[in-house]
Amino acid sequence: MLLDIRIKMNDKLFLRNPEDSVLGKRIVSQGLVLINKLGFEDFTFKKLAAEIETTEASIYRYFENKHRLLVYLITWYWSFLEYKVLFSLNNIHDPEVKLKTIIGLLVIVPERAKSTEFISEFEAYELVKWESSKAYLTRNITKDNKDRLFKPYKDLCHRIAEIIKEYNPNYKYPYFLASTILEMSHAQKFFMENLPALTDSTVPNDNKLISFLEHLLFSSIQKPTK
Amino acid sequence: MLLDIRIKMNDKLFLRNPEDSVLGKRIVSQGLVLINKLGFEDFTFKKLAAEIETTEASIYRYFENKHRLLVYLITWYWSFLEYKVLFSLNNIHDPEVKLKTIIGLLVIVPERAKSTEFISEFEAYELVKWESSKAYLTRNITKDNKDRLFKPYKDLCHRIAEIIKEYNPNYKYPYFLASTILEMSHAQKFFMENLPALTDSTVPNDNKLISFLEHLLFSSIQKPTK
DNA sequence: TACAAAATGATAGTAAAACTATTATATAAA
DNA sequence: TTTATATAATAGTTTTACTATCATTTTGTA
Repeated sequence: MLLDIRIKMNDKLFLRNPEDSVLGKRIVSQGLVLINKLGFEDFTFKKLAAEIETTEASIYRYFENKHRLLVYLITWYWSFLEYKVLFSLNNIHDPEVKLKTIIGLLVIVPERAKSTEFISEFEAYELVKWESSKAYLTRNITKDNKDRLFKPYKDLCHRIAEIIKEYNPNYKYPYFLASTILEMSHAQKFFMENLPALTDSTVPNDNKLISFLEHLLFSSIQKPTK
Repeated sequence: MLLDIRIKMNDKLFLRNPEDSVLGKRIVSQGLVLINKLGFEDFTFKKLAAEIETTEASIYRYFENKHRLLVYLITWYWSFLEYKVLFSLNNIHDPEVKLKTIIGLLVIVPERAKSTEFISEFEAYELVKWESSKAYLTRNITKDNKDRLFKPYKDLCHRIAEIIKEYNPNYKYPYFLASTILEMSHAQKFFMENLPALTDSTVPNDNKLISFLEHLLFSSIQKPTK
């Protein structure tokens, strides 16, 4: 269904483009898997080097540090998701259907097997659920933001906000609402699985989360803002 | 206005109760300030020891590691906030007013000066804005949750959810909604200050965020859930 | 007031993390 | 074929995240 696409990554993210070599691709794809396995805090370049049978020094030639690798992977996910959104919204004109489609894409776990890219979409989804906020919750945020590292996320937010405005041009908080839906689609999934007392779901249930997010989104856009 | 209260902290959080000694209190209060200054990643017990003129080893007698100190501080904040909520809701019977009061308490920045406790409320608020999710986004979450480390946050969420149910007993997502409001009150503040493209506010503006959260909350609870 | 128990300080040490540097070897491009 | 470039192998540095030991204060109680 989805063609093999190339996602253009911000070159501030790496020292050497990992897409240009076999080793680079392995660093990225296996780095993703290993971060998911160990958690970002316990993940080190040394462990990754052992895993893919290369050296620490070789990995450092691609990425300045593990945080940059994290941001690389997270932004890859958001870029990929925006591509999927774009693709899925093709030929849809009703903003309500558009927004529901996007919520589905945000919440539904990608299939494990299916990966056209060298990066596993399923693993990237898991990474975003656990580690995404660590990409921006640092003291370098202002500099990183100037380097446009968060552009893919902001673009996706912008796209959602535009559809919200299309649905109701008088709605006053399209960006607040778009970023709330974006953040909550992953955070609430995390809560369902790890802190279920914060949710209405004892068993992780995508449908219930989708229903909530849709209800939240549409009740808010439909109600007049004075 | 607020009396000097004692917040009972979970004793799994520390090795020795920091409230019981001058040094312990300094570790907590200055640790908070130093984490805010450096960011959690760059904060170390060694730096804190230098700051308060003690030794690393002494700090380790109180806290197993810096993550436990972080959780201590974050849960202190949520406990304190629940106390404030309880106090502020006294004599209010209308659930609408209750919910608006809570949103105000969540969003409005505490005054810098005013601190009855040895922990600065203002600093704790800043900490929550920057570091709160790092308290639970770890591979120890299941164990930490079993140790009830997140109880204060869950309690606050529960309290809000109960008022939501009071407002509309038929509303189907009281916990999803309560945790969304809780998470977004701080995350959106962070976005306004650091990634404003994700928000509708160019200048950090508490009133606009409050209006959004109130609109979001009430439009959702008012609309029937089928 | 005196003595014991507990807390703190001073110091040292270890293992791992987070890098940097150097040189040799393999691979690819001209 | 040569030359540039990438990778491997190895080693080294500084900092972090601890743990251990013992001396010295401080505190609580008989």
